[in-house]
Amino acid sequence: MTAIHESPIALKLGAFVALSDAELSVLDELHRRRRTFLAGRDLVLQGQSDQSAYILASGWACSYKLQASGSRQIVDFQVPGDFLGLRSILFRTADHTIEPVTNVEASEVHARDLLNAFSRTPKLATAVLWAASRDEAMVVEHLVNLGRRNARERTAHFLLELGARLKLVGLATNAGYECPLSQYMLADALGLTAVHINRVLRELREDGLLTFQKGRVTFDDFDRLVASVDFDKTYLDQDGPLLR
Amino acid sequence: MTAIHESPIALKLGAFVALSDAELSVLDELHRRRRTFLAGRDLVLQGQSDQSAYILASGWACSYKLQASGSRQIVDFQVPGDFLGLRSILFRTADHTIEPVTNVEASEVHARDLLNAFSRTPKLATAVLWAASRDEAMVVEHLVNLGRRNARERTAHFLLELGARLKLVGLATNAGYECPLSQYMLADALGLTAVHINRVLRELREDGLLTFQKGRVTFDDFDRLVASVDFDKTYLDQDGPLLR
DNA sequence: GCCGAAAGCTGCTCTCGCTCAGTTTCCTAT
DNA sequence: ATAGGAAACTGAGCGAGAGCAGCTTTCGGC
Repeated sequence: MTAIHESPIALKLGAFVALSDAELSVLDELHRRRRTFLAGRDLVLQGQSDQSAYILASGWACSYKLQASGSRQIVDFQVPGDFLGLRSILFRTADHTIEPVTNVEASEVHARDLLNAFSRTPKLATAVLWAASRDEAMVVEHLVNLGRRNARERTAHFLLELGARLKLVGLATNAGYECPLSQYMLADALGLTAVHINRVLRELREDGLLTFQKGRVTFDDFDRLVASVDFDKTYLDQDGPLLR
Repeated sequence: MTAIHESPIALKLGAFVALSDAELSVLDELHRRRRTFLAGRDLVLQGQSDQSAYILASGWACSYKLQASGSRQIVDFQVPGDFLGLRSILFRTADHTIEPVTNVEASEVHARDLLNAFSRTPKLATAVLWAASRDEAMVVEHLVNLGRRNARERTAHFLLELGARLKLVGLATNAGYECPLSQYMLADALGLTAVHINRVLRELREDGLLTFQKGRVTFDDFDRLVASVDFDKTYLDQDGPLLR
């Protein structure tokens, strides 16, 4: 197993606050209860109570709400370093389902342990609250995405956001990243149909902007892509790196 | 001034936890720094730092994100009893603008006072965190609204949600409520144009479901309306009333 | 190496919601 | 009373994206 300071969560939180050895070791303790989950088997279920939270170590997950009509809206994808169901440990009932997209390695975190860790290392608490606030900012940005951007901008913006998030944990560059999502999942996240996503991806490819193929996103012209959809990633960085 | 236990915030939190006199008086102290804000003058500005939070006592506000293109997406409206900018006191920079829709009375709350109140009355902390979680659940529901519902369902769902929220603070019944929103604001919240909102409202009126006119929402057939848009308000109630 | 399922891809038609270009109503200031 | 401005409302035309139907490629299991 890799050292804690190379773990995705440490990389991510470290981009926001400088973590001392003491804080890293507390983080390490939270990582003890390591579990593996299989793709497609629900991890947190809408309506269920007393769930644990998890820190995602490897693999991708997604959280979604199901409609009575059968259609689903994916609220967000989670990538390594992200929390799963942080809210559902503060509150009794989960209001959405979390499902692994790939096989997933995650550390179970009990409310007690987390609060305990907070009281010992306030800086860690700040960092985790920052992460929670960032998650909320992303949901808000997805709302803007659905409400005010067309299919093309929406798709490009979303794939750029994922890239920025993955870059933080060392899983992407401006060249691109490995992406296990199907076009169906992308459609459920972007409020579009898979058929239409397919056409939009073709357009983006033909325009030399990005290629979504064979489990990989390739930014063929990163700068032009960013400019063409007006992607402003400050909502992901919040205050910029290195508090204090 | 009315007694604290009749204030919107006490009514709202009281629906979730039973508040003792001691807790009510702590809540009362948070209400000391009462301010008045004029409609249309920004209260919290996107990108600004070190903002205060507020508890809304009377009037309506809205929070939105502005696009480079000029269009805006309203993330949510705030009604009496709601917090404004709770997140921006935990974190340095606001990622959205908050603007009073009407003239507004609100109590300024400093981070210090809030955290101090939490340590004295843990039950109040639970209640406030519940409120924050409920706000997030609403944003998620708005996401589903934009992603997976058509204009008619979207509009009806949104007005039903507002009704449910206002009922909690005694400002609505199943018959309807006073609503200071213009059709333009409704459009910006629902990702539609004002023109189309207008047509949808006419349809809903002609179908005898609801009337949106002269600053008032009237539910002409509440039950049929709820059924027709599959409105499930559990995300607003979370665990139901009266913890402990 | 073959089979079946899932994912990816394409063409055609239709409709929901946007755009543009107004008119009408109401509200406020003079 | 009246002008001016916002909000509400209407009609005609158009286009982005949905729905449907079918084809092709990829990939895991035997």
